[in-house]
Amino acid sequence: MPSLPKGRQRQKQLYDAAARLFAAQGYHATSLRELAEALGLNKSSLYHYFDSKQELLYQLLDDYISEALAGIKSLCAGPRDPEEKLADFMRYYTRFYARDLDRLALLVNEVDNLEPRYRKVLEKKERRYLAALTDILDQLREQGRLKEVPSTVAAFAFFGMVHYTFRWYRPKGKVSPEELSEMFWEIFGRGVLRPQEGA
Amino acid sequence: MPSLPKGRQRQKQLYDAAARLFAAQGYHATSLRELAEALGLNKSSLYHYFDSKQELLYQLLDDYISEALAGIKSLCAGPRDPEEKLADFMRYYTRFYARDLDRLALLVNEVDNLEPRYRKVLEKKERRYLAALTDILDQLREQGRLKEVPSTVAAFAFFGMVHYTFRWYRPKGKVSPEELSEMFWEIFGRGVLRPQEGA
DNA sequence: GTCTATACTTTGATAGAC
DNA sequence: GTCTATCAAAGTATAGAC
Repeated sequence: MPSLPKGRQRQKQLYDAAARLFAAQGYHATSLRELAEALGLNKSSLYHYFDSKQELLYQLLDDYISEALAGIKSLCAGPRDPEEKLADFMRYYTRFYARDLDRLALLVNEVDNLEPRYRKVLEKKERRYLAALTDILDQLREQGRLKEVPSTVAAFAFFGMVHYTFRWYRPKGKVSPEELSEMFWEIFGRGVLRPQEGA
Repeated sequence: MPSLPKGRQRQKQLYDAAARLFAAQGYHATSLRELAEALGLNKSSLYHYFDSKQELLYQLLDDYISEALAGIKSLCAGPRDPEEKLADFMRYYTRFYARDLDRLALLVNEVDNLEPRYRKVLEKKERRYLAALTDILDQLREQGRLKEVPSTVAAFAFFGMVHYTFRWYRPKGKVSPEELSEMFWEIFGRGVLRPQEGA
């Protein structure tokens, strides 16, 4: 653990508290007064750390999305078997978000609350998630190993599964993030039904 | 089309406009002034139709959820084959929301913005969705036709797929709600991968 | 880096005339 | 059923002392 300089430490506390409050109550439903109280600060003092509430939200979201994207990039490189890539992608993606549901809730719910100039930057990065996944699916399709379902539908079906976890899943519960990621991969790849003899 | 009495017509217009605005911008980001303008009304006039903004949101959500629940109930009754029930449930559920994404966006995003006394009522009804689906899954499990995945995980994986559609799916696009419902059923039941000879 | 004080805007909501 | 007028509260943000 490299210890942060004191100024940065405070900033990290602030970001963490903001993420927690925004995730639990929503961006608009959380006032800066509330955030300041959570930190034991006066509300005016917050403006030492950011220029506006909008910019604060943007900083949070951009950090998260960039981190996830960096992890995905390395998975997709190289000429490995596409089914292995797909499995890795889905396991990584599921675990990444299952471990920090606050981040997930923010990314799923609050991007819309950004002004266009901020939002456009993030949406561009989100499209790179999507492209990474559809590319793998298209590789599988070329090899005749994917069913006749559009790649975008399949990709969004998966993103839906994962992005919805913040509404019900709890990483400390009976199912660990690792187990969850295996279950999602099994469901997405082979379905929940046990193959029947006669079929 | 039975024509509504004039008072009720106005009320329906108001509900529709509110649903559209809340879905597009979010509950907190939409002011009553904005809603009044969309209807060509003075903002004070709105209070003839509801007592508070909270109550307006609650009325909208309760209408939607009750309608969906009524449809599901009839599907689940009777001693039919559980796999057929499952397919019917998923087709019905997917089409219901794929046809009206504004409703879906509201139900997924805005329930949290209700005061506890309102929210609790809706969450109770939502749990009945979930119970209806897990019951069917458990019936399949008893017959050895479901894989070793917890019913709640499977159920939420499906809800995730469907509930996320409001972020990307457009019913007027290349894939109709009917086609989408078939695709989701195929993915959820049998997966996206084509079964291989050697496996 | 944190505070006090305050400016400015918008919001949800009410009272009462027509 | 719709309007005008008005209110209190809460919101974001700024200026300037320490």
